[in-house]
Amino acid sequence: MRMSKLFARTLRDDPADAEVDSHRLLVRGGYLRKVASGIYSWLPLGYRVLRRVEEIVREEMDVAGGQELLLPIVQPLELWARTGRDVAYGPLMFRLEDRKETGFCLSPTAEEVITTTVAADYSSYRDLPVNLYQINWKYRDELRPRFGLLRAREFLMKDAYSFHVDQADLAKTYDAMREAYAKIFTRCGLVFRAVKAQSGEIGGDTSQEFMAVAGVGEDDFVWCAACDYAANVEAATRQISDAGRVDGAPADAPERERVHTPDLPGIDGVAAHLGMQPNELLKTMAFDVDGEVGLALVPGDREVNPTALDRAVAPRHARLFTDDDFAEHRELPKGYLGPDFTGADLVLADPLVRELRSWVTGANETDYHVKHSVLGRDFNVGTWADLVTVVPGDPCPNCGAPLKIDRGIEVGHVFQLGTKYAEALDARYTDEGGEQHPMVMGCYGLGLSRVVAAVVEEYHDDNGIAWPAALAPYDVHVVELLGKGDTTGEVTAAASRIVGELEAAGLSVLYDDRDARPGVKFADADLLGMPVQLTIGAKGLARSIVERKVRASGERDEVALDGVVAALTGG
RNA sequence: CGGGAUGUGGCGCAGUUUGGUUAGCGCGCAGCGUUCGGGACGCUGAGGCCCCGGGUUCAAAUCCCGGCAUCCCGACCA
Repeated sequence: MRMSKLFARTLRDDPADAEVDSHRLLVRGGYLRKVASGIYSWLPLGYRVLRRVEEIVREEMDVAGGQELLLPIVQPLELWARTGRDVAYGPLMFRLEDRKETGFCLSPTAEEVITTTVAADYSSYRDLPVNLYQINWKYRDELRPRFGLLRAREFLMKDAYSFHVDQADLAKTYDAMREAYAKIFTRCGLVFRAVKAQSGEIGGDTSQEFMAVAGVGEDDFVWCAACDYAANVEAATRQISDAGRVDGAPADAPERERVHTPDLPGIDGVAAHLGMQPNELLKTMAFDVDGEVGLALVPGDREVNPTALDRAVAPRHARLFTDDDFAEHRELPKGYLGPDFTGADLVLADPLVRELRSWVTGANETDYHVKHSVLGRDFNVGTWADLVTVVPGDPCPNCGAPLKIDRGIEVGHVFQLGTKYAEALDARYTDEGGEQHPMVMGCYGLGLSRVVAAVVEEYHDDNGIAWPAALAPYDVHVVELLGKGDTTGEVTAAASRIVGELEAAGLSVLYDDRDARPGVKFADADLLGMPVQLTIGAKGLARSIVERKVRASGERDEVALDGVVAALTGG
């Protein structure tokens, strides 16, 4: 491809609205242009990268037994109503109406469509399993689109769905898909971890996220350096030890003492006021359990993990009080709640609450706290449960080693769905004995456009992008240097010949034939980031060589003019 | 949804506080010339509903009101 013809204009300045490196460099390099918030045009260079990711995904999905199909982006809302997800997704869905005012949405995912599609044609155990996937645009009207491709409202996703007779059969495909994901991300050059996850809107039991490790990621995940434990911070647990446990009320505990703490509804403020540490205060969080009021107790320096709280009350559902809830429950003094609040229907506490003999707690009265509250004497706990959000240094639930926390970009997510969708949408099969059962499903998402951004986050430097060979839009960037040294057209002739030879050898070549000064060409070559740059100029030709630079390492060497193809094809 | 900010040629910005001729600068773009191995220089030129709508005024990019868009922060931790 001749750069003089390529539809790509590089920008000298950073775009003002690009906050992260991937967004900034993809726009500067002419890979991407914004059309609206969270919506982008993929220019020729960018689209080539996206297609390369697509090909890798397609290859590995096919190896894993997937069959590619294409589902509609515009989907009837009525179908979503059958699973209740029109409500569950709420304003996250782009909605539209046709001329008859029938409701539709732009597909944020496709469980409903695929499940009804499979159910329409398959009804026997002999048909199963089947594993179907598509690579298609998805639409989510995010609360806050940001970071360019990392949280976009339109994004390219590979979504796969598998259907099985039972859980055991699902597990096989699930494992095969996990392996395929690992291969895909490895081929794309990403440093990633597979972490345990909560399933969120999709629903279901077991799920794992694939996180590309990156500082700009929006998700925290916990991992253990000593074993293979890794989990999304919401799903993470820790080893509960009985070390430091105090049972019953100590005989020598001082009496409770009420203290005035005006206008100090926060832990830190109260601790500072009393000259104590936050972990000497007991945090009492109100929550709703199907209409009942619960209290969750954790040390003042820890936070309640809403997901852990929800697990603790299963099969019921817990939701921490919001300001609105406090407004409805005037009897609960926000900021001054204590563990002995009489209006609570249940009291849960994290085992860490057993580790201190005496606590500062809220006095259940605005502007007052209480010192020397003792477990077993002044308050009691109904249920002990893991409630706190894991922090670095907590013991690994598998091996007890100190856990670490990192940030990541969620590039993939695999789920074992069970029969939720099959039941709601009537996807049943008949077994050998003539009995009917709902199909057991798995689903597997992978964000291709997000992979592109994650790769750029990992592969760039001050000068621009440095694509891994597997994703680069072109294999080689040929820079021809014109100027007064090239009065005879010798450089152009040599460059065109080399480009032709490289292309004949199967390499894709970006050929900078523009009438521009060398500095401009070098800067653009670094910005665009092809893995190998070949510089062809009069100086080199005089010695029958061209200059090679490896973009990622900056390494340079010289290649004999008649050995260029051999040098670049390793032959 | 709450808070903050911004909206001026393709890109990055100044001008707005204190209203006043033809609205500026850098990059980019076009032409000519000199240059030519890490973002050259000179001359000439094209390109602007100053986000949109209403209002105030003799006069609005500038003041007022209302929209829209974009970006950032936050959106339960008591």
